[in-house]
Amino acid sequence: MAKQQQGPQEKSQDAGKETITPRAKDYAQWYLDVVKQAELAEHSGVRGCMVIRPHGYAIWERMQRELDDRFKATGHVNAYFPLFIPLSYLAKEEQHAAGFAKECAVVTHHRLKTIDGVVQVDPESKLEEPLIVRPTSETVIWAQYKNWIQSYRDLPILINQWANVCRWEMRTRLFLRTTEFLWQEGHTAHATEAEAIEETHRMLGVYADFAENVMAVPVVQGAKSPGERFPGALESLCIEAMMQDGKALQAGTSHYLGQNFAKSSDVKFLNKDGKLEFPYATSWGVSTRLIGALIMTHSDDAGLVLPPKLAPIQIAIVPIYKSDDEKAKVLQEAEAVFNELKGQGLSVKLDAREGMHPGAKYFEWEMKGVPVRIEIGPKDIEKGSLCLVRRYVAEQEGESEQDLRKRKKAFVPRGEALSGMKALLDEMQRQLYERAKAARVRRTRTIDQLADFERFFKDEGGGFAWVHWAGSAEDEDAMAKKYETSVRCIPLASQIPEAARGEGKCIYTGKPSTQRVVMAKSY
RNA sequence: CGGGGCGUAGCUCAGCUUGGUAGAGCGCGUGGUUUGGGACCACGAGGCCGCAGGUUCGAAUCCUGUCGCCCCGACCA
Repeated sequence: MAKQQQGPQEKSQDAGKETITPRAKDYAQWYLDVVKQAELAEHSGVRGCMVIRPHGYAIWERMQRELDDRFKATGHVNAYFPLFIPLSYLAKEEQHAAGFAKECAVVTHHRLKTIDGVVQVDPESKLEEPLIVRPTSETVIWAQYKNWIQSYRDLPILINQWANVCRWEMRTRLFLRTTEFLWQEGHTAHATEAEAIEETHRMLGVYADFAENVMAVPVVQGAKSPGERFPGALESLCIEAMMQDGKALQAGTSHYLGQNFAKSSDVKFLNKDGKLEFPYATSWGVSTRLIGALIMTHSDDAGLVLPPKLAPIQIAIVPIYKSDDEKAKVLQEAEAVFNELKGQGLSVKLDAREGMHPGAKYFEWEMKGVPVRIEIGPKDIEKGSLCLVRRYVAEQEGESEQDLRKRKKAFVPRGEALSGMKALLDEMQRQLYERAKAARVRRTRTIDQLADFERFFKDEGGGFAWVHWAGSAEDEDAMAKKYETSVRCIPLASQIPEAARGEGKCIYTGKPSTQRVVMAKSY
């Protein structure tokens, strides 16, 4: 009894409230909390596999739409190839097979049987040849291209597919790395090397444009070091984004595959001179990992923050009323506002749920990252104004929670609020990008001395370090062991800031170096 | 594949040390009062305690086995 008195179950003040761990306390936990509380995704009963919930999937659908439009605009068409890849196909390209060997799901049987009351794999249904669940589709696609390509007139082939793939990773994280994930993979075939390389760069550009202008995520475009290249590629280009914790996240890749896959699949075409040649290939992809990038770039301790261009709901309308009389009036106005905004082509949600206090709705929509909330109550109707609340505003130093909340809120004359909504959303989109870019600048250094490098990553929180590099793969490994950093990319010339141009000496080996690379810790 | 943790109500967990037949909070349903930043009251529904053996008169609890998931490391979009 005395024992009981000593340790009463302390009731948390937040009991029952869904809470998010602050970023400063535990960034990894914060990420998991946001994913869960914003109802983006959750763990399934299957190891390493997630369920993407409607709100998360809606974001993916918007990404798909934006990307797909860009693929079409650059001349690509969609198609679909099989989930299963015969082992012999995958094995055709040696480097490729070796690269994926350790993470393949393998189908070996095709039937179940009830034996002693237990449903199990029928041992007699063993496949002659095992099937690999695609980790990527180069080999199945090129097996088909063999039939489609005979002449230079058949080229280029510019195909994309939206699909799921499976990579049996040891360690998984929601969106960032799961056993099964959704993505798109472009696979093109060209008559000349120059054209294929151009394509590789073009699609990297598409990704960069999408990341910066739609996701509002600034990226560095560059090439992977040989050790980080896609298995089977001659060159892998990538876009690298910086997350709020200073770590780099590869957000998209575009590979120049040369003639490797054409050769291994024995695909040849007759050129204008009547000579047989192997076509040149590219492949490029982005995945649901982008949702992870989105979260870790913009979101805050109150939950998800979405750029208007990707927000499944751009505006949430919350009606406020007491009496039935008020309720009728308020709902009428709320519906009118809803229809007017919808008529502008905006994505609006009228949250008329009953028995839920307005405050609870505010929290929910904030958690889910809705850019703008409109509160409509009797007072607003009386004044002919709307209460607009932004999900985020440009930061000010040393601002209190109260002041920040106040600053997000604005009472705007009705007509002005409605006619200015698009502009407001555009402005918020721009602000998000600027904020992310400023955050990256704050954590970016041009570094020449190893001691400074060490201090940057060990004491100053780290970020992107622009350093001269002329080391070998072994040197890179050694750096990784010591500082947990790696060469994230060798930036394209256009990406190099003024201060980081010119030649120098490798930060690690001291050898002469022609350009700087971006080093960082990474996801 | 190593190291750790956890499987009890939809969720988070208590109960297990010292076996006696199932609990809390949240959520959910109904009714009422509420509603400008996470409402409250009343009543109610909801569990083969991961699974399989064993010990015992009796197992969520003890023993053995087994399955699954999560977290930390080695591999990766």
